[in-house]
Amino acid sequence: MDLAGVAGLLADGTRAAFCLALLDGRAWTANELARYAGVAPSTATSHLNLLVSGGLLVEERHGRHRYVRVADRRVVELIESLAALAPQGSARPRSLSASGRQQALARARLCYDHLAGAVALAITDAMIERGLLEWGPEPGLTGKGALWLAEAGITVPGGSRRPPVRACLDWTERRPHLAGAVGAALCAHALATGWMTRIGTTRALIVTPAGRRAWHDHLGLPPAEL
Amino acid sequence: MDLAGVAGLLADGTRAAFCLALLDGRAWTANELARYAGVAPSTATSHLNLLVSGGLLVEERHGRHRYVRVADRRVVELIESLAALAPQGSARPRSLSASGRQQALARARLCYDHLAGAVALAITDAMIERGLLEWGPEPGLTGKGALWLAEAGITVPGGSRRPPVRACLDWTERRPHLAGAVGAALCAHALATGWMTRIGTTRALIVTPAGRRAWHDHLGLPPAEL
DNA sequence: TGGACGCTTCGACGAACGTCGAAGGGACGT
DNA sequence: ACGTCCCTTCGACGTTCGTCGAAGCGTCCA
Repeated sequence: MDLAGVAGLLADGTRAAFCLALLDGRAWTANELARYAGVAPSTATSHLNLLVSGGLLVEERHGRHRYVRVADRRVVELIESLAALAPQGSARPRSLSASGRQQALARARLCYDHLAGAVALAITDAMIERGLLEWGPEPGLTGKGALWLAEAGITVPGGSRRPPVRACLDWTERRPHLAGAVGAALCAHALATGWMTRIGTTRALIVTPAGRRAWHDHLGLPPAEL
Repeated sequence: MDLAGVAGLLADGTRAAFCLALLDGRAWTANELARYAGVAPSTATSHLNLLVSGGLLVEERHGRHRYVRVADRRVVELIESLAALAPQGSARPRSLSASGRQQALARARLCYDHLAGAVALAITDAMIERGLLEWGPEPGLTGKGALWLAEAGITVPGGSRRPPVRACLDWTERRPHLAGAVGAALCAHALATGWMTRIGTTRALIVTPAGRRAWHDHLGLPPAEL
C-alpha cells in the first residue's frame, strides 16, 4: 500500500462518509453505516473490507455483528487534515435519541455483574485519565489504581482465574467499559454502599445523591454527568 | 470539493509522486515533474490542473514556464499524514545526487519552517538517542526533551493547534526528521543565533563554526558530521 | 524573422471502480 | 428446530478516470 493507495481509500464518498461517522470514536455495525450512507449492505461490506485491510479501521466480530471503529489516532489526524482542506464543512450529524426507558438503560445498567452505559464509560474514562487503569497492550490496573481501590475500600477477590481487568464492548456507547474482577468488585461496592440502586427489577440503575458525591470525591466526576 | 474529492486528488500514483517531489518546498516546472514521474507532458498538465484547482498546489507563470509548489503547510501535513499510514510506499524512485547545489541541499536545507537534510537527520537521531524525543506510537517530546529545550533557550509557541512534534519525510535521506512546532522553533533559534545561515536566497543552509560548537555542546554531535 | 522550447487542448482508448440484487452462510431468539 | 436477522459472496452493469499522440498556441533566443 503506497501513499496513493491510502488516499484512494478515502477518495470515495461512501467510504469518506463511513470514516466521518466513525470519527465519534464509537464502533458502528456494517448495517448502520450502510443505512447512514444510503448504500446497500453488500456495498458497505466491500467498502469495509477495503478500509480494514488498508489499516484505517479495525473490526470486532460479536456474534452476527461486525463492529468497526477507527484504528488509530493517526487515522483521525489524516481525516482531519483532509477535512481542513475541504471547504465543505464536514457536518457532525447523527444524534441517537431513544425512548425514555432505553435512555435510562443507556445511562446506567448492569452488564452481567459490572456497570455499563454512559455512566460506566465516564467512570472508565476517568480511571484511565487518572492513570489508574490501562487498556493496552494488556488491560490491567496500575500501581496507582491498586492504591486507589484500597483507599476507596474496595477489595477484589483473588484466587480465581478471572482476569482482573477486561474490556467489555458497550452496546450503547460502542466503546469498551471496565469489566473483569475489578469491574465486578467496583459494581458490587457501588450497590452495597448505595452509590447506585436498581430501578425495580430491571437492569437499569440510577446514581443516588450519595453516589454522586462519592464519584466526585474519588474520581473527580462532575455530578452533572451522572 | 468535499473530503473524498481532496483525497481523490492524492489517490493517483502520478499526482502523489508530484506532491512527494514538491515536499522539498521548491517550485518545480511542469516538465520537470512530468519527467520525474515518467508521464507525457499532456498528462502532467491535466494532473497539475486538478491539483491547482483543488487548492493543493499554487502556480506561478513565468514566461513559458509554469512553476508549481505546495500551497500551504496544511497540505504538507496532509501528505505526511498519508505517508505515516503508508509505511513502505514512501520510497522515491529517483536519487538526487547530482550537482553541487543539490549536494548542499542534501546536506542541510529548509523544509518549510524546519530543518531538513543530513544535518537535520543527525540532530533528530541524537535527540532520540538522548531520550529527548520519541516517534512512536505518539510522536512527542519527553520530559527530558522539554527541559533540554528550556536550557537551550528555545521557546515553543503555544496556543496553536499545531502538533508539537511531527515526523516529516526527508526526500534525500528517506527517513523522517523532526517537524512540527518544536522543529520550527529549533530552526528559528538556529537561524536567529547564527548556528546556521542560508546560502544566498536558496533554501540551502550551512552550519557556522558557532553552530558546530553549539550542536556539540547541546547534543554531543561530532563537528565532523556537520 | 525563424526556429526551438514549454505548455495546452482535443479525441480516443482501455482499465479500474462503485453500485446493485440475488443467493448463501452463520448466529441468535423463540 | 424454525424463522429472523446480519453479513458476505458473486456476477453484471455503467461510469469514471488516467493515459497517450497529434496538433496548436505562446514565449524566448539567435
